[in-house]
Amino acid sequence: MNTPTPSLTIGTVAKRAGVPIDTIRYYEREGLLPEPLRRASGYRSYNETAVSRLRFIRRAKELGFTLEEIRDLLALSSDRRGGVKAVRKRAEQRLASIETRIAELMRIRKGLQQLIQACPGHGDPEHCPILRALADEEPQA
Amino acid sequence: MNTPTPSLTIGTVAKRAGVPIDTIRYYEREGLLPEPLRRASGYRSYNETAVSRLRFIRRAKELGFTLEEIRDLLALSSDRRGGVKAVRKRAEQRLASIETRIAELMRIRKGLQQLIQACPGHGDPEHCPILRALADEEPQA
DNA sequence: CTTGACTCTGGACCTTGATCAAAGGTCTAG
DNA sequence: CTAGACCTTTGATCAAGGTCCAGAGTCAAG
Repeated sequence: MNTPTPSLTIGTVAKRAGVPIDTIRYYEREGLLPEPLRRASGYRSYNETAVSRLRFIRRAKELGFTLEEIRDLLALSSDRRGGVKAVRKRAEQRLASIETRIAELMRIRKGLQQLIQACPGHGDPEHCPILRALADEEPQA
Repeated sequence: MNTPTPSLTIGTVAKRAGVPIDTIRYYEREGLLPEPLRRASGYRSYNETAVSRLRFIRRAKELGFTLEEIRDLLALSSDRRGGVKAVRKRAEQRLASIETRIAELMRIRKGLQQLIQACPGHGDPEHCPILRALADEEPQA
């Protein structure tokens, strides 16, 4: 509550948050970061809050949220009362879409496994089950 | 082996392969389809081979191959001797990367599940575990 | 004061996989 | 012959999430 967080330059913030400088400016343009104070010289002047916020964004990205969703989460997180419920809902939606994606990938994995298992790894491309599977005719419309 | 496959227009090929016309021209530009013969009028003139090839591409995409990889597969598939081995290798690599991605998503899913479970869905954002998890400090470097 | 590192803005450019538009030429059914 | 469907090209545009650059100004160390 004291030590009025010293002013950090964008480069320092970038290092501390583990994010490239250009990305910080990009996030600012995109409304994920508030416009920072400026020094007389025009340099952006940040405090620790900015670093935290960037880390928040980084983590949310790791959880598969899009920037759009993160913008949303950030807005919700400052909405005392009401916000928490919505935040949980977003997380649940995210979870559902991740589960869908996992299922999809598992289906693809199975297809590949079967093909690889059936492929001798040598011989004529005509007889390679991988190529055949890819090339096989479909019932004509 | 006979019936010298009648010349198909791009629109016909598109319908038969289930791919938009623009996409066919795009694939041609990108080297996934050979340049077709042309009629005197300049119209592209295809045969059934093109339809098969487009279906090949479609299937490979469904298996998660990128166009880049597909270009590669197509080249390999016409390399009698040697090709099959390389094709299987590509399929194995694809499988490995899909497995990596599945593992990643499962890790993310677990993280989200834990957060959702811990979140009461109401109250002060200060105490919402989802927001706290996203915002939490990292060990300082 | 000088040097070198840092920052500013604005806008161009990147990747992937298409998708669309404009302006014109061609083909086919009736 | 004509309408309408289909085809041609070039080039722009999209989504997402940045990345990079030039040219100019600023800051901190020595």
